[in-house]
Amino acid sequence: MEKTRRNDIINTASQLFKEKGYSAVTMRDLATAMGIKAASLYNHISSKQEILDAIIISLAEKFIEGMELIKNSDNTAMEKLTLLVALHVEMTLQHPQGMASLNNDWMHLDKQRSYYLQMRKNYEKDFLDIVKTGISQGDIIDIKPEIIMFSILSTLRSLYLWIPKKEDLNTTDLSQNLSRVLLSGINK
Amino acid sequence: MEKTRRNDIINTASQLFKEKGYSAVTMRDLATAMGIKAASLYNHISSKQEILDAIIISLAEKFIEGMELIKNSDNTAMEKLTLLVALHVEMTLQHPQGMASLNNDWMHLDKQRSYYLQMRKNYEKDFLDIVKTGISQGDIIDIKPEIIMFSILSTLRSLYLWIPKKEDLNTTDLSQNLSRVLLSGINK
DNA sequence: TCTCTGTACTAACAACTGTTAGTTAGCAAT
DNA sequence: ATTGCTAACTAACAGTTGTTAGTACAGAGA
Repeated sequence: MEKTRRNDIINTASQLFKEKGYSAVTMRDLATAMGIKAASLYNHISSKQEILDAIIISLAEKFIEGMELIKNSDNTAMEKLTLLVALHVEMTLQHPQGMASLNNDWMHLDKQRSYYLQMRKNYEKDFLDIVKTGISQGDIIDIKPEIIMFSILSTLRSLYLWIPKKEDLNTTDLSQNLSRVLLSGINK
Repeated sequence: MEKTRRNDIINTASQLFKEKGYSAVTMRDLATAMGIKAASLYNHISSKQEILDAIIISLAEKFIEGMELIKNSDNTAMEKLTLLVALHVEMTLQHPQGMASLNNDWMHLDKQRSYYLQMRKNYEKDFLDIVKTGISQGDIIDIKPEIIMFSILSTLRSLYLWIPKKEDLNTTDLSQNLSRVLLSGINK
């Protein structure tokens, strides 16, 4: 992503959206954070809505791409789940603020809302299929696959809340530990 | 909770807050959902802020009570974790909408904000202590306890997003399946 | 019958919202 | 030197926000 004024604004907005949510952040808040006046923002973006669209849609598309690669790869179901953990960890480390909007502010999308929801639906379908494959091949316990997916995905989607606090963890370590906990459980 | 007009309002507000978040719900939205005018709300509540306070604080206090009981009980760490899973499942089934505010709108608390944060901090400390005990007693794998807690707690805190969609699950079933997945892992 | 209580209404407020119009200044390229 | 682009500004708009004041009415208890 090029270093433009527009991207500065979007990044600053991401931070504010993470702290207070899209609706509670005003264009004047955003302008103040940028050190300029609200009207000046409109030299670079055309609406508040557009900022949210830019944040959420680009992230969602990256997840779709990641999923595409993983699901078409030549791996077992369990290996694919491990790769999905890594995908979420990397995405969260690279876009910690944007992940908050993706999780909490998608309902404030307007024209892009249905596109987002379609992507989300597809992602969860692919995820579920991987779990189901794992079950039918005997690698994963035979519990309702929705519960298994929900359990893993909830943790992965909440990563943005925890990762910024823990700077003593590198990507690989976190990925490995998380995979271990999520996939193999916590009991000896 | 008695069936009063005030509680009607708070319950309706919970639903709206879940759908759009506290900031995006106006008093006129809430009034329309109640079938009255915005000004009429003020016969029963004194401010929008008060509604959020009522929703979040009462839930947070219930969690503190639940944790108090569990941590002081005569159980192993793993048993305590199972009880915590059950606590979250029950709370989410009883207050599905309120859980959304508890998770997403606590930052819009005003005077009660620090009280809430203190409760949250205490809850997580107790949770972490249970995990640490499990590790030192050899029942839980020796991974950073923060990661273990984060993983379990993220799933439990996201329950409100999934439970309303799944009416084919009773409390006990869900509790048991979740405990199994969260504590023993998903692989055979 | 009178009064109190609960619950609703209309009208209005001051502040805040996203956004537009019109302008200005610096800087790079022609 | 002139042009055009980038990025900032002030001023203002129409609509929305939470909230208050004042009023009305129906039912319950005295």
